[in-house]
Amino acid sequence: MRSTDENGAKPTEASSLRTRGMPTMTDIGRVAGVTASTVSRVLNENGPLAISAATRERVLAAARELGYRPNPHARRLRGLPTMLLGAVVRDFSDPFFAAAIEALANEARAYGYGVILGHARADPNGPGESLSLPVVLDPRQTDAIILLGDVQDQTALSDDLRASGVPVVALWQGAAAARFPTADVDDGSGIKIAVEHLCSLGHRRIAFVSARLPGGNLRREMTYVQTVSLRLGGVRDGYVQRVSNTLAGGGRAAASLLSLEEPPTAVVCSTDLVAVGVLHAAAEIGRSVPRDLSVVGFDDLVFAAYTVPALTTLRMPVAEMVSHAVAKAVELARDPLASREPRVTMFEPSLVVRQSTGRPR
Amino acid sequence: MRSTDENGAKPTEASSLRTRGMPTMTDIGRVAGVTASTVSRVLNENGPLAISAATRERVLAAARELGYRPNPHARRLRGLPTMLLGAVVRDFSDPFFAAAIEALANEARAYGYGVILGHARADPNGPGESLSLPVVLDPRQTDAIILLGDVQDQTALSDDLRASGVPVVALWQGAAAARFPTADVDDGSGIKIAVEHLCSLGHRRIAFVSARLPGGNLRREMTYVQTVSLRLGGVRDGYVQRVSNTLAGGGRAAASLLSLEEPPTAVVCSTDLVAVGVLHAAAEIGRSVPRDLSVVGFDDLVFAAYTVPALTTLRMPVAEMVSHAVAKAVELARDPLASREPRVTMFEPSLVVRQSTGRPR
DNA sequence: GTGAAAGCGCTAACAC
DNA sequence: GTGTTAGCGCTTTCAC
Repeated sequence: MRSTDENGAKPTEASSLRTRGMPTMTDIGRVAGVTASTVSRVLNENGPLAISAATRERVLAAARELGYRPNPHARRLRGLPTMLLGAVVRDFSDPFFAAAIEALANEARAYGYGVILGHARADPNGPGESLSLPVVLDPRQTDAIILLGDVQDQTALSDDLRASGVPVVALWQGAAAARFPTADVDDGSGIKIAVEHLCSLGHRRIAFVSARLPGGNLRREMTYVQTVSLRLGGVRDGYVQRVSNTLAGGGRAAASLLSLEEPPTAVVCSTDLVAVGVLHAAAEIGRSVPRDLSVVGFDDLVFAAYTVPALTTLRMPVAEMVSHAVAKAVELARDPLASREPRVTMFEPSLVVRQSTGRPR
Repeated sequence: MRSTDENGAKPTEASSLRTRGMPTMTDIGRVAGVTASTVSRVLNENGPLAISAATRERVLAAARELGYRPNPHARRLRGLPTMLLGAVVRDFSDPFFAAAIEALANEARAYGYGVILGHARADPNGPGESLSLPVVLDPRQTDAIILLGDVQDQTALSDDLRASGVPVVALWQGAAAARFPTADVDDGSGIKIAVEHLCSLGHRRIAFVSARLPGGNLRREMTYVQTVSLRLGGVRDGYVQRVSNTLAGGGRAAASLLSLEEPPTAVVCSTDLVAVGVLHAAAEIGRSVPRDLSVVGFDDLVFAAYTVPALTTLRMPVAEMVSHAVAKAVELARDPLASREPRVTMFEPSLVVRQSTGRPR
């Protein structure tokens, strides 16, 4: 009845579609002369493993010969793990998250897990639309879910997640109160380093481009305000530009900044994405970086080292953070009793000085 | 141990882990006063739908109330679709594919499908290592698989894919002989347009940066050689730079090119990634683009419009191509009899002229 | 118009 | 040591 019908039985159409021609434990059993349960015992080598070496060998041989792979749905139906991690990404179009997803897929594979993609972007048409979990990702498909990016505005999602009982680990939740174990970067520390760097170069007129993130995290902007107030006695009018987190947004911010009566000599950007936009716009307007304007980014995207001029930025330890998150997710997936305490693990960004910053004229 | 145990029955421990507290058809039946089979009939509204309006309503109400979602594994075990598309990406670290994956996830969701990530990168340690399908993605997890990027060198994978019987659709297979329905871009046409563009600006010394892709697709390079031979009487020594498809690779190519005795006045790059590297390196060496060197890319990545200067490039119709591929994949997933003929659908790239090309001095 | 029962592939008690 | 059996949640004959 399977496609492996050496028995000559007339195969039915349906089963081949169902199983994609893959052998089952019963098939192995037939070849090895045992029942499916023996096959199961051999293959899982758990329980009181009282299996004779002889049958063991025969089963293993048959399994190898037939190219057996356990049916994931049957296993899952019995309550065994899917070996799949769900990744819910706040904003897919952000290159930063694309890089993170790559790291995630690699890391997960190292633990033997696959990755299934969810999508937490609210419907751009329905303002404030809060997604519910089933729309984004069925929790039964995964052993654990990793949240990438701030989803604090998605309260329904967050609630569903808690209710579903799936282990959840979060990355880059920003200012949101942690509801899950979280790995985050010290935004404040990063911005402080950036401002100090510019001050030490002699800048006094330092502006800020605040990329409006879906989650509404303003910690970077707040730290800028604090630090500049302390170091330079206050924030000048028009020196905080809030724009969308896009290349175009950065461009608009730069245009506004450079047309001020007293334009800044330096600008800190809350993301590399807007920083690249700033670089581009400055060049178009005919200003030279860093001579007329120093620019600092945040994230250290792959492209940051190859802009013109190369971007000084805060390196985000993406690989380490993702690795941490995956390790925790796997721990929770394996051990239902592991602590789900919403502890936040902080990672420090580090300044990478390139060519986009220099002394003011 | 369902969370909806108003019946007060002593819940068993196991089921909550298994079902994540989700209601089953039996639960709905209990509330609506019918059996699971009736619930199934109502919810699937297929078969001879001889259901009284009254029970129909009660079942629907109960389902809504309990927040019922069918268990995907149980359905799959019965041979029903998983509503999951597998995406096998050749090279995740390539920003081009990151963008494609985003488009893919969106498009798939529009059809009600989720996306599960495979990874076809051969082990960097074992040279020529050819992956087998089970390692990359279990075909039973998906209703169809989409291949992104040239995997012609992965013969084992390709064979497994055919043998497994899963519908497969390919994108950007390059020069490989199509084994599956494929959407591809007309590489030759694109390069020809780029060279013509530069010729019409008056360039006679046009070089080429050939990004070595994992699949080994050389069609872009070949077309450059042909076109330049025809239009300019031959390919000059050192004018074809083969480098890795990275920003750094582009940088190295530019350095070599610009240190030639007779350096080119223009360069066509086989990808935007290397083109950005060229832009960066040219600036570092102190050459001005496009005054000293015109640069053309291929792909039109998001960043291309925001380089300094903005990159002239060939726009890849990513969204259209992905949309086409997903539509075909869904068709094959739904209808096992749909044609799997390995037809290649060609898409035309279009030139986007920005600031990185101009007349030679 | 609805219920009972079988079975998808697998695992885990419980036989013997 | 190994077979038998029940059941995960669902669909689908087959009864009545």
